[in-house]
Amino acid sequence: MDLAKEKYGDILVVEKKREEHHLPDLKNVRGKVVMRLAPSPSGPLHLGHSRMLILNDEYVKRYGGDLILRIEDTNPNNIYPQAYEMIQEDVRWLDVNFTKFIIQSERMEIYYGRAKELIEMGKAYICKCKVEDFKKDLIASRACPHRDLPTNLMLEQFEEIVNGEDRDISPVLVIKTDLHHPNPAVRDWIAFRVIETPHPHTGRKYRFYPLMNFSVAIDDHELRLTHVIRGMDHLNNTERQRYIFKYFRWEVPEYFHYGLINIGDAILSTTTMRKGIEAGEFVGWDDVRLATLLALRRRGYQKETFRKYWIDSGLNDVNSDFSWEIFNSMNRQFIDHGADRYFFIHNPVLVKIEGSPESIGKIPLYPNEPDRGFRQYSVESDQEFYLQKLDIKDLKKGETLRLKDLYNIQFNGEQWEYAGNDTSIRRKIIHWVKKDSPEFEVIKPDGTKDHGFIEERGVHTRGILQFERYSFVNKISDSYALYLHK
RNA sequence: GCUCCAGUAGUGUAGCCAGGCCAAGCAUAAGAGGCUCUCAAUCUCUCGACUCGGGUUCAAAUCCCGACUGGAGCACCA
Repeated sequence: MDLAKEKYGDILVVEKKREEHHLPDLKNVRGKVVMRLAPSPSGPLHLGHSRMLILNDEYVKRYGGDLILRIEDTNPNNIYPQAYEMIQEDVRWLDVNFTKFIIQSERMEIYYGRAKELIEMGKAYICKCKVEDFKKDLIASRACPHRDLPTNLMLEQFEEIVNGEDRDISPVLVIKTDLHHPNPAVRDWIAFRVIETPHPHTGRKYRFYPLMNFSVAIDDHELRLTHVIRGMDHLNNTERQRYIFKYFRWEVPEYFHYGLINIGDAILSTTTMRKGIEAGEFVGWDDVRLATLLALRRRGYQKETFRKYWIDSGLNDVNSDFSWEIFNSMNRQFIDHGADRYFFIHNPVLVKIEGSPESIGKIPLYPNEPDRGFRQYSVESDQEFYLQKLDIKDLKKGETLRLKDLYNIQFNGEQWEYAGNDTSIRRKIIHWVKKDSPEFEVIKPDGTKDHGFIEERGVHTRGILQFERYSFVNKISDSYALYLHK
């Protein structure tokens, strides 16, 4: 044994390391890395965001360097003002350490400066075409009438737009790429458009806002990003952004696009969530039906679960489905040991056990560790209990069950009778609560409620616990808990 | 329709770049059993996959081509 260890120790270590470092190495790492998290402040973060948070954080932790949290708020029509704060809290909760915090709306002058440079270089133009005409031209690989106007005129127009002097049609600034590019999505693309909506941060100071492809390209350079990892939905955007890097002769970050993960059975659209909350359909951003980090956290999902799940999913370039099954299983690993056991009877039926003696039920808080203590109840003779309808329906005459850690009962066709305390025979074990136990509710992820009774000793507990034979829950108050998972 | 990306068990992944050690590893689910006075935890076993067809090669999950299938994008969201 020892000999084997001595001889093959190195190999064993290598194997182990491979398991831990599930994520592949990044390409072209020279010293430290600079990476970024770039959410838009349309609402708090959700399950989908947690992936890019964790992945970026993992790499910065592996190589060392900076992780920049950059709020992409260049569309005032899509900003939820509280999100600036909420996002930072979400990120911190996941133990993602960002080292810099940047808000794009504070960087407008930088974008304007770069835009003017591009105009001067002949790589951008002000376009006043109607939307439909512009599209038609692009599809036909045809230059629009504004594309080759003199530089001076363009610069003048740019100033006019920025200063709000130009109110005729809604002009845009367009980046020249290649009108004959085989991919129509990459042909001349729009970098700025006019939005008159006041911005929560800058008010009416600006009206000509950059689109994501422009501000992202500029900032990725200005902040000296070395690696950008993001979803494959950005493949075309990367192509567009490369033009900016090319025109300025900037060094291009290493891009990596991972496959999209389809999270079914979850509400992720911030617009849908916000509307639902405003309409009173959801109680808030932490409504159990939403897949926000806030909601999942409140239900009892652990930050470690998010990290483990996303590391395990890796950077596969294949699109796939999110697996609640696996996610829940991982979460169970983190919570099981800390979760005391209690009885909750839902869909209750009151039954009297005829001929039952006075006894004491002593049930462990956590069966694998008796040291943690017990919940103890004394029951009367002919005691009445709440049992789950599901457990006692469809029973044949003469069948026996065992009330867990108490005694056996037998169905005689009409009523229930005491059936001794013999545990040598295996029979179905069910849980129970005494009559007069407190009422209790569990709110399930679909928003419906399971109503019933909780055992008395469980009433004042809080946090994650397991209702035996029911599920794990996060107990919020004396009267209700949120359903977590089996 | 056009551009691009990809196809490993029910699900999530490892392996592919540098072909052989892959009669394909792990997790989860399912089935059986052990332990247990929970349907949890824990332990053992079982089940189950390289999309298809060609090609290159002594050798293909891995390289090339095609088909099929799935996905992303297609312009003033990010």
